[in-house]
Amino acid sequence: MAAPTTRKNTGRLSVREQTYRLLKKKILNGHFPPEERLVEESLAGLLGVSRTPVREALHKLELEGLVRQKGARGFCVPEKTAEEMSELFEIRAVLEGYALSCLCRTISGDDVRRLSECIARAERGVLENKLDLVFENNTEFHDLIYQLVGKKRPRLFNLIEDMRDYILRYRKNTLGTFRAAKRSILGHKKILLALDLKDPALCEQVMRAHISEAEADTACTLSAASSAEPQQTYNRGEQRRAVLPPKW
Amino acid sequence: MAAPTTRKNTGRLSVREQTYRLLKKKILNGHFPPEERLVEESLAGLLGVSRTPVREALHKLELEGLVRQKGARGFCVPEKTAEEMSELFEIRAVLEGYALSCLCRTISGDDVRRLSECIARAERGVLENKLDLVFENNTEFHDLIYQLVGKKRPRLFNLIEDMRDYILRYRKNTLGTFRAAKRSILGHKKILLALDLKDPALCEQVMRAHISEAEADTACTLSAASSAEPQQTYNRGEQRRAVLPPKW
DNA sequence: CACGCAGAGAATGTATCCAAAATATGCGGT
DNA sequence: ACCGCATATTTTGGATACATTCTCTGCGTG
Repeated sequence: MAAPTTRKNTGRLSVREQTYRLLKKKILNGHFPPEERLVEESLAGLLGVSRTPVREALHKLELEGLVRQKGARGFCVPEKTAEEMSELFEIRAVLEGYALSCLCRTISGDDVRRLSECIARAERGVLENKLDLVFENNTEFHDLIYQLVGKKRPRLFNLIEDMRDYILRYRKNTLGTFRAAKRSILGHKKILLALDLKDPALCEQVMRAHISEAEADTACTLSAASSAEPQQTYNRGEQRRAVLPPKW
Repeated sequence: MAAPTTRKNTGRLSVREQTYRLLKKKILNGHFPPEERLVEESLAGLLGVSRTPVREALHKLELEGLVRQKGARGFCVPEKTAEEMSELFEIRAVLEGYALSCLCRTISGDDVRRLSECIARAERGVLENKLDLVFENNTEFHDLIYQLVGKKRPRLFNLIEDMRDYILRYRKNTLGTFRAAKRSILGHKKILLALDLKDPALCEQVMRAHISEAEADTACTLSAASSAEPQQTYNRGEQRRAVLPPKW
């Protein structure tokens, strides 16, 4: 019972929600070694809360497939597998491809322009050898798209967000190589073209191809990045930070 | 505290799991009027459990979008909307279309034969004017397909199952009209043909069209089927029954 | 030496308890 | 008579306590 009973939640979120998000983030970041038992009480102690929010979080995460029951007792983070990674990318490709095809019917010229500006800035980043600028604008490109999709199709939007989250577990949070950066920009250009042509089928095809490329650029990380870090203590303040945005 | 403290779970499932499933089933069946406050203690009393499993169930259901927070206090089942129904069908069409396209690369002649037998039996049902026979075999047709998909793609399979569940809320659990039955069988024939041709693109197209038809056949129910039933008492035994299988 | 059973310990499942927050209610003032 | 503030009630949030079950270990026996 590290935390006092009476506490105005650090900001505005319930302890339950904070616990859920933090645990999810930690899992996605690979802070828990796969197959290792996640003991409610230890986690509770680690987070400075009681077992109750931890349990609720674990059960919600089970629903999402981020933890699974270990035998009859307790939970653990499942092993990373190439099959699961591949499946997640596949699903994501399908969903985002469809989302783009929906978007192309309704997108405004204004939005197209903003997207193309993102691409231009990213290209400038390549020329000036600033990979972080590329990364930043690639992210903005996608955020813009999903923002537009989310307006009319909240369910689809949520599903896509979930998939992007789950993939984080398999993916380093960087743009990777210079070559990948250029390939990504080229993909974005094709996406913009398909959007501008208002061709739904082309949109699907182009987006799927783009995500397949992303998958290929990610594949290598699986064997390299082992997950264990000593899961040391962390302060409550960190809980406020959201999961880092996805990136290509 | 209706239930005694010591109880071997009616069968093998935890009370938590039973509560979650039963609540979900009741929501999908429309037993709770939309926008009506779901009070934890009332539900707990209704189910003969304590508040704890009810709370966990409600929060899991929130994650799935089956309940939402009512203001700052408590949950309610969200209103049915044509937009949501449409979106659910769309997502389902996309996912199942993709699943079928995956399946067509690996399906065995044996499985194709079994599928075609389902169709044959359903057609016999039409000729003999036995709609339940049609219904039964249509269901088996789909179950067979998803069983095959689930083997290699558990995530995709779960997603599809979820979508089918969510759609139950909008759909009467019958085959509807005679005309719809015939149309459904025709759709299945096309699906089988696409599978047999091992044409992924055709598979996607055909499955999407099939589900669109299902959506069209469902659309009318929205305004007609009001959800309220007096949510009367139910015995524990009912909890063991799974959500009714989907149907076309 | 190995296998199995029994008991102890540890971790989860469930219920209850206490506190906080919001809404409803009632009283008083203008 | 109406509006506003204060209080009471209801309901959720979070923690703890208790019962249950699973596992691990150690001892005894074959």
